[in-house]
Amino acid sequence: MPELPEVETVRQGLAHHLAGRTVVTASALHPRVARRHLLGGVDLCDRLTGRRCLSVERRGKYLWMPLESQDEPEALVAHLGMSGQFRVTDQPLRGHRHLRFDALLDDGRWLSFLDQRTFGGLSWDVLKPDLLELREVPVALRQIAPDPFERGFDMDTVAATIRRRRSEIKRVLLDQQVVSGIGNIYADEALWRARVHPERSAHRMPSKAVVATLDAAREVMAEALGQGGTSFDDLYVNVNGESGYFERSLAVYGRQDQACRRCGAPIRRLHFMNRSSFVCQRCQRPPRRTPSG
DNA sequence: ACGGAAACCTGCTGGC
DNA sequence: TGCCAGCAGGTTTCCG
Repeated sequence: MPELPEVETVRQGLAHHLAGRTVVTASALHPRVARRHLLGGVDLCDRLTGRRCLSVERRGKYLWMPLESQDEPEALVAHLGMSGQFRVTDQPLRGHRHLRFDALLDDGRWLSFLDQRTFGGLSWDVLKPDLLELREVPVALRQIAPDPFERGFDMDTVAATIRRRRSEIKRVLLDQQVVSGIGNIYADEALWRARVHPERSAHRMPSKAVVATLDAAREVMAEALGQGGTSFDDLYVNVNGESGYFERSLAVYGRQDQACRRCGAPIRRLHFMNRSSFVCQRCQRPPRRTPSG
């Protein structure tokens, strides 16, 4: 579900409620919530108890909360998966069907992690300096590329990396090791804005077209962030349980058979990696079928 | 290296 | 009403 604008909306909400707060108690309430933390949910909660949260950080679709530490800096790392959500409330959400983790904070409020499909999760990691970013990043996230809003995102470097790939451009845009934060919605929206067909070979795209696509991705994600993200249903809400409003601004995603907002031609749905791509057949010319070169 | 598919999950919708 | 197929914002892993 959540891509960069949704995760950033969550980050802002969490930062407001968590910065400076100390964890009084923490509970892992479902075996899958800490599956990426090899020592298990009990260990994760033990490490969290009594610790003070300094801030809430994000790279792409990942969040982390650096914790006050005497020696080695470390953080709670979170990924929302397809359906994860953080909530901050005055009362615990015990009894909620999808509650996977919660923590009592020193101001009496509760931090809860809800996740219908359990693809999201929490883990623990050590922080190391990131030279490009001038900040510390969890070790496990050093293989995740900077997102388009980070200091370390260099347009020319990323465009060159993309043009070295021989995959279809959409597949490359979704590769979090090339550029992070882009998911199925914003990839389709960016490609439509740049008039690029998702099946174009990245290798054969002019540098200018790749840069235009990345610019479009940054632009559409900035606009979506301004609307609080895209909510199709209550699987994506902010930390106060409120939906985002960008769905009404989507140009292609989910608009199969509807008219292109630019040229009026119908939006088509293509099958792609066990999911869907939405394109305007007229604005986004399909590539010629020739041997890749 | 690349493309395809399946796996990990729950839950909703639409067709019969 | 029930059942079943198909679908969903992500990531990982295997296979050819």
